[in-house]
Amino acid sequence: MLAVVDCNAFYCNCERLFRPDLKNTPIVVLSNNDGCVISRTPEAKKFDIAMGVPYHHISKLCREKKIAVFSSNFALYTNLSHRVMSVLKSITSRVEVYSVDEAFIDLSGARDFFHEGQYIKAEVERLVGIPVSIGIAPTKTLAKMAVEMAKKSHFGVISLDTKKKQLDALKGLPVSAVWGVGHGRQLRLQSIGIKTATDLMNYKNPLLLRKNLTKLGEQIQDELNGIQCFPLGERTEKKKSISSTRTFSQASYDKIVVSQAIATHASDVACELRMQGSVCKKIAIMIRSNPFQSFHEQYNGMLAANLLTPTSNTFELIKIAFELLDEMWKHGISIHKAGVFALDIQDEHEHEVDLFAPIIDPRQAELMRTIDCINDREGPRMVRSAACGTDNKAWAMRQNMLSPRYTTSWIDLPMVR
DNA sequence: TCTGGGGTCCTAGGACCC
DNA sequence: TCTGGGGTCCTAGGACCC
Repeated sequence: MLAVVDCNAFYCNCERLFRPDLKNTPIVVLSNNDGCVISRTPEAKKFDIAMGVPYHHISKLCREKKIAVFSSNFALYTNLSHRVMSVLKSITSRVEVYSVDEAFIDLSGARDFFHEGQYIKAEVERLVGIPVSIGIAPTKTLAKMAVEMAKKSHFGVISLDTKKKQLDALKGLPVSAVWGVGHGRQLRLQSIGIKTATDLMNYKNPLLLRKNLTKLGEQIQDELNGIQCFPLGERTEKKKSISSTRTFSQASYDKIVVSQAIATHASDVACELRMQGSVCKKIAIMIRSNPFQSFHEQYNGMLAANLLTPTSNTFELIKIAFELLDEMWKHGISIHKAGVFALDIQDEHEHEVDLFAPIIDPRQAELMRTIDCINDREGPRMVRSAACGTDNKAWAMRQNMLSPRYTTSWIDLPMVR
C-alpha cells in the first residue's frame, strides 16, 4: 500500500503561515510579474477563480471580495517544501518527492492505513504548519484519485484499501479524472467507447487500448485494477534537462536588455548543472515576442548549439548563449520572454575533460537552427522545438492561439504552478 | 546492376504532469 | 495597460551499419 501526500493550496498556505490573521480569508498567489493565478484556497475557488486566469481579469473581484493577493515567493515555498519532505522522510523511509507540494510514500508497514494517514497528516501540520491531504491505495493512480476525494472530505485522509472502496471511488468519475488522461487521451478513449474511469478499468480489448493509448493505456488500466505499474521510485536521479526562462516585466526592443536576461538564465542553468554534478552537451536559447499582442509582428525563436566539449562552466555557457543570440536576433521586434535550456545532460565524470578542445563542434560550423519563424498576418504560429521538451501545443491552446476547435478545450488543461 | 533482412541509435513530435 | 515556469516519458520513422 502506498500513499500520496498533497499539500493543500500549497503556495497560499505558505503565505498563510506568516499571516495567521488570514486563516479563513480567501487567498490567491500570482505567477511571475503578477501575471496569473497559480494557487488559490478553497475560499477563493468559491468565487470561481480558476487556475491560470490572468490576474487583470479578476483584480476587481479580488478588491470587492477582499481576497488576499500575494506575489509569488518561490524561495519560501521551496524551503517549506523541504521541511514537509523531511517530516515525511522521518516517518517513513521510502519517499518519492514528486513535486514541490506532493510526495508518494510507502505505507506497507502500517497496520491501520487510515489512522497512519491521519497521524502523518497531523505530524506535518504540527511540525511545519502546512495542511495536507492524503490518499492511500495499492497503486499511484488509485492513490491520486483517493487524494482528490480526501481534499473534499472532512478528515483529509481517504484510504482505498479494499476492492469495494476502489470500485465505489471510481464510480461516476469521467475518464479524464484519471491521472495520466488529459484531453488528447480522453478523446481517443471516447472513440473506443470509454467514457468513465470504470469503463477504462473494465475494458476488455487490450489491443485496441494499446493502439490508442500505447503501452501507457494498459498500465493505467492495470493501476486502476490495483496492479502496480508505476512503482515507488526514490527519484534521486538527476534532471535530464534544465531550463531557466522568464517573461520580462516590460517587453524590450533592446538587445542589451535581452542579453542581460540571457546571461542571467545561462548562469542559473550552469549553476544548477554544477549543483547536480552534470554537464550539458547542448545548449539552446529562446526568445519570443508577446503572443497576446497579435497585432504586432510576432517572433518565436529557438536556437541550439551542440557542444563538442560538454560543460557546466558559466562563462562558456554565457559566451555560447550570446553567440546564439547574435545569430537569431531580429531588430525591431520587442522581446517579451527569454530563456536558456541545458540539454543532453550527462554526468560530469562521464566525459574526459580536454582543456584544449573547442567547445562548439567545428563540423557544425554554422549553428543548428531549429526554429525561426516570423508570422504573417494570420497571427503567430507556434512551432514546437522538440529538444527543449516544452509543450507548445498545450501552451498555444492555453493562449488561445490555435484554431477554434482547440480553444474550447484550453480551460480543461491543467494549469499548474 | 539488382535485391534483402535485421538491428541499433537518434531525433522530432505528442502527450501529460505539477 | 496587465496572460508563468519547469519537468518527464513514449513512439514513429529515418539514418546507418552489417
